[in-house]
Amino acid sequence: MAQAKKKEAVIERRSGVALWRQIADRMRREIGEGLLGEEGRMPPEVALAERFGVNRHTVRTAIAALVQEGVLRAEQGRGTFIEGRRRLAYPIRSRTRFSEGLAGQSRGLAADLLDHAVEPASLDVAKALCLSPGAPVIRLETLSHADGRPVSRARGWFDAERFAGMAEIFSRTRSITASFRELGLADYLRHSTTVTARHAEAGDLKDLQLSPGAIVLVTIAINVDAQGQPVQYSETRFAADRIELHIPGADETG
Amino acid sequence: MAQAKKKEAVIERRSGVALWRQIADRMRREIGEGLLGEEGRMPPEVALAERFGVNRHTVRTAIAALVQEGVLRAEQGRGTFIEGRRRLAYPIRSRTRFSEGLAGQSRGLAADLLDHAVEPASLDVAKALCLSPGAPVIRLETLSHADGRPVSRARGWFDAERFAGMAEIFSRTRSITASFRELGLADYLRHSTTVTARHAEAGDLKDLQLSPGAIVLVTIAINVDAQGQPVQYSETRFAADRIELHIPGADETG
DNA sequence: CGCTATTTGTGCGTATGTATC
DNA sequence: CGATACATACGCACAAATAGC
Repeated sequence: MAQAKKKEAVIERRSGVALWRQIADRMRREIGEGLLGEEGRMPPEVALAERFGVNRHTVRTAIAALVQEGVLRAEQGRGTFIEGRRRLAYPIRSRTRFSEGLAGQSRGLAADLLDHAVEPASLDVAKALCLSPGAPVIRLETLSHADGRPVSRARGWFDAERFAGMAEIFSRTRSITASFRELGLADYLRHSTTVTARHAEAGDLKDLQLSPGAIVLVTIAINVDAQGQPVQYSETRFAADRIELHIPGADETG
Repeated sequence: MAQAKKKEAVIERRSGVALWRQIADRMRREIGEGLLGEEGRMPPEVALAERFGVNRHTVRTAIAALVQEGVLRAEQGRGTFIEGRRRLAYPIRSRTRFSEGLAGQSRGLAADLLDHAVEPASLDVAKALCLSPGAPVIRLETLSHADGRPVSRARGWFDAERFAGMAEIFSRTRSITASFRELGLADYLRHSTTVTARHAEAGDLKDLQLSPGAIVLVTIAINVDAQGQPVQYSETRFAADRIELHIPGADETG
């Protein structure tokens, strides 16, 4: 295989995605994996342009997008530097707790209550919580930050009868675990987790401060009490470029 | 009954992503979630164009992309119909086995060996397998199908000394579990799994028959033998629109 | 059979965005 | 910065296939 000056065939034309956006997406990923940028310094624009087989203007457009995102910082006359931080590892285990899981990896953990309502349970929610369809459930919409950046957007449902006042308590405690405790539930376990990935929707783009085309990791989780009774059904969207999910085996379950 | 419906502001212009691609991505997702298409039949093109606030041509371009992907099927004079199948659930548990996990959900499970080599272990691989950096390891590149569609592309590393002949045996057995057994390893356990998501790269786009902009779920896994000694380090890319990962809790571990 | 309504397929002109030089 | 080429998106018109009356 002769590789004299083989351009990397990773950037596709006529794909419906502008070259600058493909390059921006790729650079964001490689920066996140530590493959691009030595000691926080990006290669010069002409080198990047040659590598991707595009004009320097196109690379500049991609860099401008990443500067806008906060991934890069360009300094005239000096170069372009990486601003981004590492990806946080979110552990999924039997006792999955948001702040415990990220504690030690980041500072400034916080969860904000964006919205809440009492509504009749949909088929999915009713099935997950073992309630009758239409039974009243509390829905909490929350946004979580770590290191000052939004990392996840969650929608959780709770039995309105058993956990009356959940929204008010959560807005004060800012913690599901603490809210459960106030409501008399000392402990709960993760029953199951389903993971998918998709493009972020408009609302999540805004809340999670993502750019169009960004990816969210979606977890659908059911938590149960010590008797195995479901207490929470939730859908959480994680910014895929800021979070990775970690599933420990039986031997390293903490 | 042309009722002036409110345009959904989900399609963004000047975002660097073509309208037809945004529409295709959104339709693919809604079809997967059952939100679009009643009884396998899509709304007519003019209705979709009105809903997304674009020209009918633009919707047609999006539909053409999904037809190319195998998600839709268009019949002149009749309509456009959904071809897609449900998303398969891939369980991640202590004894994670590819074919066992998908058995019962799909037919025609098969794994092809695309490439293999013996190479010196990189830092990551050496660390994961508890070997010295540069120690010889076997690398297997595999592609797995279910229901006649490619679902995952994996890269696995094995200690070349302990598992000599792995590539030849795998190309015959087409199963990691069976290959391990032939090499004297009767059982192995999943030590840890890390899940991320990103845009598919050019090679995966081709192998997994995806369209540009498609998403892959990436799992980084370590398997260990009964003594806790690592036997396999692997990176698997799953087509995110065909697979979801399922992590059972302690009570439903199978 | 023809007629009509519906729906997908095609052609063409034009304006704008993207990328190169 | 302008000139050029191509992709994208729109608007309109019409052809082709299907289905129901």
